[in-house]
Amino acid sequence: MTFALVDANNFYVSCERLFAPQLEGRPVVILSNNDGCAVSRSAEAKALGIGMGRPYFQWQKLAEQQGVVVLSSNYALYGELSARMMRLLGSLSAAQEIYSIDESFLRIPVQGDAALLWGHSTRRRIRKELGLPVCVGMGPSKTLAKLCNHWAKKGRGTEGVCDWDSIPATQKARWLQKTPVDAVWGIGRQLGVRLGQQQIHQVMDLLRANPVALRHRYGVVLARIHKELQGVSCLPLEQVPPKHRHIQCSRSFGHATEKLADLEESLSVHTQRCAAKLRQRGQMAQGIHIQIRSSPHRGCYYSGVAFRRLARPSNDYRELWSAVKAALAEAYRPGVRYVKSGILLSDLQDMDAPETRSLFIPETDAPECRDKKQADLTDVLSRLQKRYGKAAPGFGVAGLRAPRAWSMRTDKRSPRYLSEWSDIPVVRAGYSTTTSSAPTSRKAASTIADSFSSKP
DNA sequence: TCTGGGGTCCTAGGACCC
DNA sequence: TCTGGGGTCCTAGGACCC
Repeated sequence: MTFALVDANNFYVSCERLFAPQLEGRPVVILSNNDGCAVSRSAEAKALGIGMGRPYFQWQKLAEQQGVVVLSSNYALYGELSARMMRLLGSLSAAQEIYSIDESFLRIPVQGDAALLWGHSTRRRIRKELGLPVCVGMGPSKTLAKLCNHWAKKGRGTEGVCDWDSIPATQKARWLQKTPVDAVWGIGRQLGVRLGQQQIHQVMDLLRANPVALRHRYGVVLARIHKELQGVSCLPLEQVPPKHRHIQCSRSFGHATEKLADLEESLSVHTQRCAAKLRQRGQMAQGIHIQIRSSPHRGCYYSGVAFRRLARPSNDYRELWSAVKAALAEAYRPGVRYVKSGILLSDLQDMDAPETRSLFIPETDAPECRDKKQADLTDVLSRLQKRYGKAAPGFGVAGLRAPRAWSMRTDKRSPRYLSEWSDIPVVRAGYSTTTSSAPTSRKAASTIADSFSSKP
């Protein structure tokens, strides 16, 4: 039995290129929310030295000089393409774990040469049917499949597919000696530094290290990674995603603000998103944490946090909101330039879980006696939100669409080709624009039309 | 001027139990 | 006068992932 890891190459960039083929071969970078940092880079952009997670303002000049195409992230587009890729992968394997928006662990019932064949044919199908470039790594454990995926992306002669058991011994030794230890899944920067202090620099050093000493010095996580690297599978395929234990909604502001009213508005939006997520997942929350903070990159950093526990679990906006508002009053300090607010819900439980009644809450307040009108209102609002998305009515100030001080900046976003009727590409003559200038939906749609116009 | 968002897991330390 | 041993649970903080 073999684990496979299929991972899209610079996924967000590849999604954008699918609808804008003129971006092929050009340096492209996708920015995080608020146009803050680089989160996806084409090979050409990586070659220019634009690092993952680097703030935009630090390389903006370089980008302008080098003609880098810079886009805001378009999650509606990436989410839809991800769903299509996952469906296709599910149909090509015995079992599937969707690990992130652009990668999937799979169990495949073949080994050796047959595994390599499977890898190449899967890669071709995704390219042909979805237009997305992917790499395939395979091995007897998830960690080795991950490592092979890394080699499939970097190694010469792999053609995007690498299987642990099929790598010739000398080649394998060379790669293990060349690959830094923090390229291994689960070993980040800190652990990499600590391992370096013990003269463990490359993956080969780690493989040869004493497992007892590793366990003692670095804990169970590294001990498990070590086992996995030796081909002993310790991490099962998680076909059914475990229920979430927290729900989080937070956003940085487009501009800093000192006003309590701005914080209230943004937190009200987060509360509604949290409530919607809860209902979507069939859950209720009892613990509510809020955070408001200034920029950690400036002097006088302030982070205000506060916690409230509801008398009973809820997913009703108004119950959550009254707790959030009280928490905000506690966390707020005047005169601070706030740049971010957020909510974290904890103590989640299923809606259909039997409720432990409180001795101190009157029977008339039990769920079956709760105000029927309130339940009806929530129900209608969720249905409207499901149908109309962001345009649906909401509570209080949160539903207003006019940009506020705290609204995000996303002025470089491409059209939502796959989820908005108005953004579907149409063929119209007479436009020509570059995608690096901020495209409105229409303009960019026409750009795309230009690039497709030779194929009616 | 300008630095994302949403998760999980592990560990250490303290409070508490009998 | 003298006060052990073996647990659980919770929380905060840190590290990791994409």
